Amino acid sequence: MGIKISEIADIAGVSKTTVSLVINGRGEAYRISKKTQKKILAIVKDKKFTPDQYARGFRLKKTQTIGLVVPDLRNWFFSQLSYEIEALARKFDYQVFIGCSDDKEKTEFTVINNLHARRVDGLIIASVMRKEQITKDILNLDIPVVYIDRRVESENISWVASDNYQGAYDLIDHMCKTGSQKIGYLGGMEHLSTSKNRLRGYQDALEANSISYDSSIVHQKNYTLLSGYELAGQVLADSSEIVDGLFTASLTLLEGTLKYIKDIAEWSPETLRIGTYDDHPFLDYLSFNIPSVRQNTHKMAQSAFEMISDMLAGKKVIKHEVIAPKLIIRK
Amino acid sequence: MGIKISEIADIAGVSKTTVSLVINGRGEAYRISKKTQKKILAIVKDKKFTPDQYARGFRLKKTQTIGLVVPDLRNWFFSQLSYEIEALARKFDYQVFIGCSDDKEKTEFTVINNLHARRVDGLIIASVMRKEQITKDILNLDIPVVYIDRRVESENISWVASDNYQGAYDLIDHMCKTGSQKIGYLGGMEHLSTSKNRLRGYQDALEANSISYDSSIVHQKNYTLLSGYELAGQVLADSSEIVDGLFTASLTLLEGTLKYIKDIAEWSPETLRIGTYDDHPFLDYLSFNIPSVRQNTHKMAQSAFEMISDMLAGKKVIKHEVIAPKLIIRK
DNA sequence: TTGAAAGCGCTAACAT
DNA sequence: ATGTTAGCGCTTTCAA
Repeated sequence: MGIKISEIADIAGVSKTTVSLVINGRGEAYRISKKTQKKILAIVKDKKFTPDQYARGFRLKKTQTIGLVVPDLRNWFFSQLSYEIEALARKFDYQVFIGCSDDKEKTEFTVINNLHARRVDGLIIASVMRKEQITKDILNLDIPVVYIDRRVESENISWVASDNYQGAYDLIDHMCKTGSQKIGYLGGMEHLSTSKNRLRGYQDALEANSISYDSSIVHQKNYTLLSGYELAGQVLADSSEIVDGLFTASLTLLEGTLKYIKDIAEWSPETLRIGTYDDHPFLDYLSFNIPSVRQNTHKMAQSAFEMISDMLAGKKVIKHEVIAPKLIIRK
Repeated sequence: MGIKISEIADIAGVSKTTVSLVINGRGEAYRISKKTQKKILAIVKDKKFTPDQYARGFRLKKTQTIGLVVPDLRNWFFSQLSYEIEALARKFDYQVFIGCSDDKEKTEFTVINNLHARRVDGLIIASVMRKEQITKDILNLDIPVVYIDRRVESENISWVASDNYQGAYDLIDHMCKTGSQKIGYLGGMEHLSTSKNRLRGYQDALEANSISYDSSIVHQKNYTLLSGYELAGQVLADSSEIVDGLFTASLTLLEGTLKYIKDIAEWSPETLRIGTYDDHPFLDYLSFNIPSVRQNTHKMAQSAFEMISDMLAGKKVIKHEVIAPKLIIRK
């Protein structure tokens, strides 16, 4: 490690206290003489002294550190979100610990505990855990927590999520109104708020278009490419003569679906249209048009970071925020 | 914060020392009686005690923490890499601090210093800094550093990178051999090793195919979508009648190029073929075939993590490793 | 077989 | 206007 405050003090011929006060900009408040201040600052500069933030955190019980837990950094949506959050943190002089849960509750729990033991000041979590466990095991961690993307319906939990209901509704409504009669649904884990709301949006949009809901073409598993592959197989093997469209509830599911179609099935954009939740720049250049729902990661990150900042500043308000996504229609 | 070691000691009626020894699995070595050990362990379990890793790190001068600095998490390549590194770190009980540099030297330097002040045990960096500054300002940070992706040619610096020369060579060679005569080059910052080697690969492949190098169709700026847009504009505005192909040196540059073409120019896959460094699943489904060079992020991450693990374990070997990328030809 | 005490680098209450 | 000192939670040397 580098030079420390006591050495600066020795060189300057003053005490640690004086040095500490000066470098923390409280020289004036404590009426340290201009001369002493100058001397100290000069030495600090000369020796390139930076206070050990770790020791400082130890003493202050404030580490200027937040933990960010997401399911999978490889998922475009979460990498966008993580970038935005890290950028904000950087701006406000926080460091961010990143941890992936792979959408496993146990892993998430471990990661959170590890971060907590490293004394993060707060946590932003795109969680896969159930509300009961969160209430029992996470909330009593005595640090601010903001849930992002997947909301946790509770008066005691702050969250920011996109309007998954509306997003799915708009997309399905669009697909129905432009010719699709029978749209298969490929989704992720049922217990997540995102899943529930997207499914509700799907159902209501069907109803609004006088199409009856058919649970046999609704398949849900994980938000992964692998699941997308598998679920696409189920729907297309069982009901390919029935469905004329497919809704994938995430980009990862879309990727799996496309892979399945490419590997196994005969692809025909005329007979099988796909619409997806989440967006990606490359969707603009595909050989077929995929309408998509773009979430506002910038706003989500901003909102989550604001919430946690407020909480870190001592404001104990619980807030819920819903961010509107945008339907992207191509061609 | 939670319960601490002294409280456990009080409850057990023993000293902190004893508790510390037992929970760190050194009860046997110090011949703490089975009875005492059992008692302590029972209390630890009952109270859900986990030692404060932060305080532990303070005392031990070892935080079980590494810093990962990448240009931009939104870039697919770096999000893949980050995921892999975080997964490995998690497996070996390290936490990772993530920091983005936005490919700005000053930002990178700031981020590194912040991480160092938080006492990370080591750093993995996809760096934008020049060798001179690295030698001067980073190496004397007294912690292990491994450079990834962008290598730093020095006997004193460990790095792992993909074989950028070969990757670019293979791609350009393929394009030449399948009809392209005049391939424009869109690249990122010239001073980076990745840029230099990709450009060399491009040049040598041209030469091998008896095509003369024309610097007027070689444009380099940043590895960003924005740059891609701009550079594509330059090449296509100035030399669209000349070039029959385009090489983009990263996925971000490709994205910018596609956007430009979509926004402004007339796109014709027959007259303008594109090949790109980096890969993405969606390239399989575009309306035109883009050959690409897929880097082995898994191996790169693995190798980098092994290097830093070795260094953290006290082995001071400097290693350099080049990982082969793979040319992906479509249709 | 176990305990007392020092100390990691910093801040802040309390002296002077 | 500046210094002394205790203490954050843990590990470890030395003592008993």
